Amino acid sequence: MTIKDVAQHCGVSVSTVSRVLNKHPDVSERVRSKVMRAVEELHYVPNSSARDLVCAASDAVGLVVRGVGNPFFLDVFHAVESTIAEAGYTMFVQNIHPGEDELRAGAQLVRSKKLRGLILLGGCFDYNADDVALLDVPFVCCSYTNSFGNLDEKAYSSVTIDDRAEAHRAVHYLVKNGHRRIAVLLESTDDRSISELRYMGYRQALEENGIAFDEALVLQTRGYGMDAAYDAVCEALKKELSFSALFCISDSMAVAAMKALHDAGRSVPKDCSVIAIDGIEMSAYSIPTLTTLSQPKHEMGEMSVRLLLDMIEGHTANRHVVLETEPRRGGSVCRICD
Amino acid sequence: MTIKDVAQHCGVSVSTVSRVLNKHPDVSERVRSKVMRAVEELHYVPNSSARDLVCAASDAVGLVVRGVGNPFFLDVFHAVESTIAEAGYTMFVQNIHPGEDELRAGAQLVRSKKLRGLILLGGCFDYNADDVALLDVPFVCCSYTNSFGNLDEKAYSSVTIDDRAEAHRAVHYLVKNGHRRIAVLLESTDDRSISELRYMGYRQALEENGIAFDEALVLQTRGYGMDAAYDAVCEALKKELSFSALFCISDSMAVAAMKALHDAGRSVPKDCSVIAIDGIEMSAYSIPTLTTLSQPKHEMGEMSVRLLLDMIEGHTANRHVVLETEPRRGGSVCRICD
DNA sequence: TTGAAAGCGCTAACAT
DNA sequence: ATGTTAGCGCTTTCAA
Repeated sequence: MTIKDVAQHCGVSVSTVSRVLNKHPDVSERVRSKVMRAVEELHYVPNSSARDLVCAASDAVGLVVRGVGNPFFLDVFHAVESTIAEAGYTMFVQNIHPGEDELRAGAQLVRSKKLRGLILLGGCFDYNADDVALLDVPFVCCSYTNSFGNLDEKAYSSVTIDDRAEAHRAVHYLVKNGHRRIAVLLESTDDRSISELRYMGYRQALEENGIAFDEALVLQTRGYGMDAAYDAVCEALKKELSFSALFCISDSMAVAAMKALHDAGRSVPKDCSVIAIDGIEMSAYSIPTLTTLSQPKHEMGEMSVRLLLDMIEGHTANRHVVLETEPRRGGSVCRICD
Repeated sequence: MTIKDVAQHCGVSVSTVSRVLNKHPDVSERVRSKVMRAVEELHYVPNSSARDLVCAASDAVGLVVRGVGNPFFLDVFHAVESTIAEAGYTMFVQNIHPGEDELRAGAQLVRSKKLRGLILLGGCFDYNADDVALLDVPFVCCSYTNSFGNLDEKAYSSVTIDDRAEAHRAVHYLVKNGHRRIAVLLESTDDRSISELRYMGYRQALEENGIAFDEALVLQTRGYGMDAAYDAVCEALKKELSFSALFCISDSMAVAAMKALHDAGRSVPKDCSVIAIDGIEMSAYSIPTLTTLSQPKHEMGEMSVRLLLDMIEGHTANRHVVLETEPRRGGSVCRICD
């Protein structure tokens, strides 16, 4: 069932059918309705591959997400989506797995949909020049930047928070509240990614406050999931590890950590304070509400789109924007006096 | 940058490049490596639209999800994904918005990617024959079925739980624990969808147990979100509405409800028991752990794929599978003695 | 082992 | 207002 079948069915040419389908103005009402009826009757559905192939560059941009389902990404995603729509552009989304190559996926999307630009939501922190050469349109890295690579700053745009500084801020907040035995919950101290960056902030905050680093207080999980976080905290508690506060590299891990503390008979925040970075919806409904540094998710999405469209429309240069988190004071941190 | 450019760059024909790219056996090693090098150097990325257009029907099936980010769908999604991969098929995913037409979206996907079948994850409960005529491949509705439409059972497959019966079961469980003043938290009593079905189960359970229905105990929210659920419960509590138990149509709404109860000074389950249906990850980490009827998410995904592949490969008929939930005993329900 | 050429379904000039 | 036709980038016969 192709456009040709529809044309034959109506006794018109394929271009006429195409015109009707694309709402071109100069088609007689008689023909238009005849075609529409045929389309209905025959249950004709256009082949978008064929359409994409022939169409000139559209006003479309792409979004490659490394794991929708990540609640943090989801919020940014929605912001990107609505901002793009407001600007009169359309958007194509592609979800990829951790482990998949977001640049290659993006490049394919750009090629097949003739996109004008690309936003990458969650990706590697260590690109090099060859990796990004695949992309022949402007692109912006949203929520991450090239912290561990050697990519030229002028070759890409990014919108992030300063992960290291924000982690520092979170830990510093605990110190200001009298905590000295501060544990950290993370996936890895050297993943060349967000975990490592936030760990660096943790270390720095300890150092600046004259707190000796204790390896035992680094609670390493086997993944970013809640289950892994829960297990890691349980294990630490079983070992009678003593700490008065816990800095978690993500909200969801913090929620699981609070549950683990609770299940072990420790009250949050009385027996142990908990702080994190992210500010996802779920942690606003935990008991107690999680104290966290909330990422400006909406702003990040919006800003990413703005940078991209500026480049597309104004041919401006690549830029790097660093946003700040917004502290959300929950009930999971309390003052300690010793 | 097309296959033609690569061909010219190497001084070979496009068909040779195509062969190399598609790993055809009969290409000389010399030419193969020459082409590969050119592909690298030129950063050539194939245009998948062009490829899809020309390729014959693949071993690919589609998955249309109404809102990834819905944590329930996310789990099913993963199950579908891995099952399809195991079977040696590939999968194309398309996320759509509530409000968008999943059948049309599915039909387009099928057309452009030449899919062999389709799985719809979350869709309307009231199709009619004309709607599904767009689809010329077998399809299975996952997590919903045609409860409110007049579609012929033989025209489609489905994998679901019995929403009405499970809601009945949840409420009945509360009754068995001594509760009589049981409120329900839902989005709508007549949305021709999941909310309505679960509401029917609630009503039925009350009736069967000789409990008079009290309209005041129907807590209606302005949406499926946690914020809406929180607000609705807060409002009910402000009105001094008295109930000893609350049945929520979803886990996420239940978590928000527990928070609202907590913030109003009511202890769960001592002052109010809470039960729900879904069994998402988050509610396992709430305090207390939510008591819920957990949907067999993995099984649902797996079964959907199995039904689909059976139809594709064995040309078997459409089937309808109803699975049962698995009660997850948390700490949010307690016995009442009065 | 390689190249030439047809054609997938569609849109957009260009004719009429 | 409508039809004819030339590709879009690719795979795949068919010949050489």
